[in-house]
Amino acid sequence: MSDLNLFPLSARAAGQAATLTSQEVACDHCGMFGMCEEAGLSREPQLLEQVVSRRTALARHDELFHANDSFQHIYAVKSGALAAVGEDGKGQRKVFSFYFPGDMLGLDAIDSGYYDSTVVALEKSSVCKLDYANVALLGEHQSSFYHQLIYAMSNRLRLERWTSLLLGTQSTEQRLAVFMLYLASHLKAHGLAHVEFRLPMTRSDIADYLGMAMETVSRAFTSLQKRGVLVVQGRNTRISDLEGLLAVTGLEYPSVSV
Amino acid sequence: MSDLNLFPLSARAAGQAATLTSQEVACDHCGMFGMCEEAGLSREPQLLEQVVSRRTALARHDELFHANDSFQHIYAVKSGALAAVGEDGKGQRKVFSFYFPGDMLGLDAIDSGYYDSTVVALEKSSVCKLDYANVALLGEHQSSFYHQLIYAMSNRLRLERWTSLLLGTQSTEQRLAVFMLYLASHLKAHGLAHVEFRLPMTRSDIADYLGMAMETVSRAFTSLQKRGVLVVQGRNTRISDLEGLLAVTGLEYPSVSV
DNA sequence: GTGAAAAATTGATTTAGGTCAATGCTCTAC
DNA sequence: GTAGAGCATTGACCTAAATCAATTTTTCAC
Repeated sequence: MSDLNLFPLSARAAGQAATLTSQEVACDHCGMFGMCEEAGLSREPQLLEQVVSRRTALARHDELFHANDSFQHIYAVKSGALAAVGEDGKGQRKVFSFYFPGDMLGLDAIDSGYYDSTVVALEKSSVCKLDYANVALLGEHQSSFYHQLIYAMSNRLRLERWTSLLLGTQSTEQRLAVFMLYLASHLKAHGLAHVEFRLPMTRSDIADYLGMAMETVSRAFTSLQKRGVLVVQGRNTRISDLEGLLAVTGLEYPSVSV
Repeated sequence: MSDLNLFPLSARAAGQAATLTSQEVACDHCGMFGMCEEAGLSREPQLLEQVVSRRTALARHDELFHANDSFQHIYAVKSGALAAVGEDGKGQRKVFSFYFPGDMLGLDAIDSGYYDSTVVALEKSSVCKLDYANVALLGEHQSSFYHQLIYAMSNRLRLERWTSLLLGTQSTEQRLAVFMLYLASHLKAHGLAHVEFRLPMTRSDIADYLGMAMETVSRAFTSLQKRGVLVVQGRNTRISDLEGLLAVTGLEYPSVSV
């Protein structure tokens, strides 16, 4: 675990922390990679063109799709960060999930035929999109494509368990700690900087995701910093003591892999 | 909505409420139905035999599989109820999800190759199991089988969003109300009694699922009963005012469909 | 059916975290 | 650069829910 304390506490100016925006996942770290491969990315690029559109650019606050839009595309995040948002009845905003480079979104709409939440870009982002209706064009590649899709969906289901653990944990400090670990392990899994990074979302976004008050998020950050497990400077964040952070959450090691 | 107030408040003795155990889903209400069909249930029963084993019986507290067991089967619940449980570090028990008749489980292990939580029967239950390795035997049926599997997984992903909403809602009374609606809509979707039913899980199970104290679950039940939206008698439960229950949660109508 | 164990309820007390409010910081547009 | 808006932090206060504890009810094994 010693390889995680890469940056001495005061070495980097906070402003220099890598933003998610600046980090684009290469295809081989993208959730859709297997599917692109199977669809003939290398072998038949012109076939792929009909199915996958690469790098659609989004500005901050742009909507990728809106709740109740009918399902057409599966997306993969290349760079930036997005959030699925909705209302929980009395106009209370609720963030269902965040999407980072390498993540796929829209998978939950295949069956129902419509997207059930609105997805917005939290910062300048780019996505690849796959036209699900055109998958039929893949011909012989089709069934191995589905095979890859099943893996991707299974993986996503497993990831949702994290969320369950995240939201079900009682103490707010623990919840935020689990959230930070979730972020870090995710970024690492996709080959991005995962020790020091800039949060793309506001404190309110985190609050609406974790089901707590924005002020509490702020206090929890302060408190984790006082414990010495995190260095927080606005949105610039560094995990300074991973084991300490794990200890706060009470999580087991192997289940995390940061 | 008037069709929901089927049972006048004092008409039925609590003990006569239908238990989940007594309610078995027919194949056409089972999450695996499409897959069984595609695999040739009606057309080639002997082929199906090699892939699907029907009705494995489980007693209360029996484990279907244990965390870290290697993945082999996808299961579908025929009757009864099960729960995926884990530890959140310091021995604190955590319930990740409940599974009811019609639900599939094990989907999240396809990709990783191992189950990441332990699944136990909460009461006498029975499951069908599908040997994933033998799916290859389906031959020509294979790709349409995968197609159905993708629908099932997509549907499950959408369902997980409920969970997110469930756990992220602040007030404990609201959380429990959403939980009851989730149960009811699920039971209804699979053609089971959904107004009056017997909870298969303990208050502690619910508490460990919703991330609150067992005593708080008990108090929240009492409080919902005082509001007149629920009639609770131990584990026997009846939704006596669905609109009222919806009002407590603040949820929108169309998103629920109980 | 009976007794023991497990589960559920209820009460009293304490504490975590929500709410209200004031102030400080930092991006962005000009 | 400067102004303004949006975002973040901190404090004071108070409510909701955790904890501790005692009692009752239900369930299960014999």
